[in-house]
Amino acid sequence: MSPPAPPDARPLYAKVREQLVERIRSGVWKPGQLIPSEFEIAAEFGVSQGTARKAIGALAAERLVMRQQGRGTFVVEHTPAHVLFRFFNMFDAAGELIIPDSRRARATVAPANDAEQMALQLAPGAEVIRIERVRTRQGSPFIRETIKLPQDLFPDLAQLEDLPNTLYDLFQKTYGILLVRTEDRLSATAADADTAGVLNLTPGAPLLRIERTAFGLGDRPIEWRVSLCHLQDAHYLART
Amino acid sequence: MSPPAPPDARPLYAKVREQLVERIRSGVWKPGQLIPSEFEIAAEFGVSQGTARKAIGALAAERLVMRQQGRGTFVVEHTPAHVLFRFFNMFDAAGELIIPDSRRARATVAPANDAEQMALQLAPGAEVIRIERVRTRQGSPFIRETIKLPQDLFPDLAQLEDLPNTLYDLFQKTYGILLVRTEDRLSATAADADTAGVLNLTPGAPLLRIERTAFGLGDRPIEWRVSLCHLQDAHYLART
DNA sequence: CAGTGGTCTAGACCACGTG
DNA sequence: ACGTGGTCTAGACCACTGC
Repeated sequence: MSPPAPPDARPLYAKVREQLVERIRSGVWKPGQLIPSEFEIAAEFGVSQGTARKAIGALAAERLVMRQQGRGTFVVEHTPAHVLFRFFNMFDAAGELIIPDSRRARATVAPANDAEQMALQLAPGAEVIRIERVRTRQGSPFIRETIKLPQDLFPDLAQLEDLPNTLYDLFQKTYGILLVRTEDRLSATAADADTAGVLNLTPGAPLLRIERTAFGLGDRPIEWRVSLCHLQDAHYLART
Repeated sequence: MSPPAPPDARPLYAKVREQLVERIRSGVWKPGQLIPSEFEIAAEFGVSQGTARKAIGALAAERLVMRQQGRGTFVVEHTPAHVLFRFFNMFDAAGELIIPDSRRARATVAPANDAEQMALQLAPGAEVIRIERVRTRQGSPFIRETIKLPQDLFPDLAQLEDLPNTLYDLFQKTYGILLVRTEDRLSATAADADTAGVLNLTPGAPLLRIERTAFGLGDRPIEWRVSLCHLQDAHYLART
């Protein structure tokens, strides 16, 4: 007698979660902003407080929001300090987070080549922004990296005079693009003559190569980055 | 008038969780075994089904158990395939998991040196098992590694004739030690003459160096491992 | 003190896997 | 058909924050 299962068989809390994600994505709720309480969200969507709680809990697990007992729930804000802590996984021998500086950033725009089109899942003919920069640690260069971004998501970024040291907070604050996940592929490589010159090394010196793809909401690839790192007494930390 | 907060102010579900962890640690519940249902656990501890559910959910989040709708909840079983999938993070250019072989394993027992004592948090004078081995990929050597274990946790392991390719399932099945977390510190280094000979390389070739600490229940360090990897067209994958 | 997230309960029904 | 985990509700109280 019962009708066939309706096509939208997902749990209620998942649908509520999706609506909340959309509010963050679209900027209705801005970085750092207090969102409504569990009871208000429950009332608005016509669900119980427990279901609203589970939806918000899912957002917290994805680190799209931060909950604070007694205060409320806030949209995550990618400040430079937060971005370094969460996405920059380099530590020195004492286990302290390395704070890099950025130098000589240069941005250009060009049609994507095959590798870029593949990595960023772009349509044929789409343009990319290419950024080359050197990062320094206590004044001396230790990372050379190239960053590729889909041009359409970051209008006029290539025209900026000075790119900030941490890009991900710029992505969120200026372009409304929130990164949620990264995949880093690590290997070792020998410094070529050019890189050796930039990093002040002898050619052939071993470098840690990190190829990163960073994903935004909906698992869309946002950034493709290749970093060549000379880590004197330091390391990349991968947990779990 | 109300008495000061009792010293055991932890949530109920956390106390239940702890008791469940103890059953796994002590071997009352064995690898792969079906544990009681939520209702049975709730009844046994005198809590509601929701609280038992939250305790079991915490175990599932730590990957100590696996839940299967309609079947039940099972203690995680570290089979070789599971161990590779969860703890071996090497992938080839096509994104396929690399399946390594193991060769020439050699185990010895000795008093811990300072580095080993520090890394494994051992008491002064404690002994360690040292394992040296070479791992091969399609027949050719590509990883040389040394593994250190606290001797008291693994009685007679050093006397085993043949060590298996994957050690972590041996840890769980034979010694009742379940690994829950790893920390990998990655850097690049140049092959010394000895390592170059073992891995069939020219001295100075760049190698990926992975220093791993693996932790068991209660966050006790169980294993300290240094791997030197020659990853031809392959990489170590770190997510998030 | 009011308001928030965090815990806990009791009960209902659903979706899934097995016998 | 049965038992499991998964979802959902309604209501209560606790712990923390800020006024």
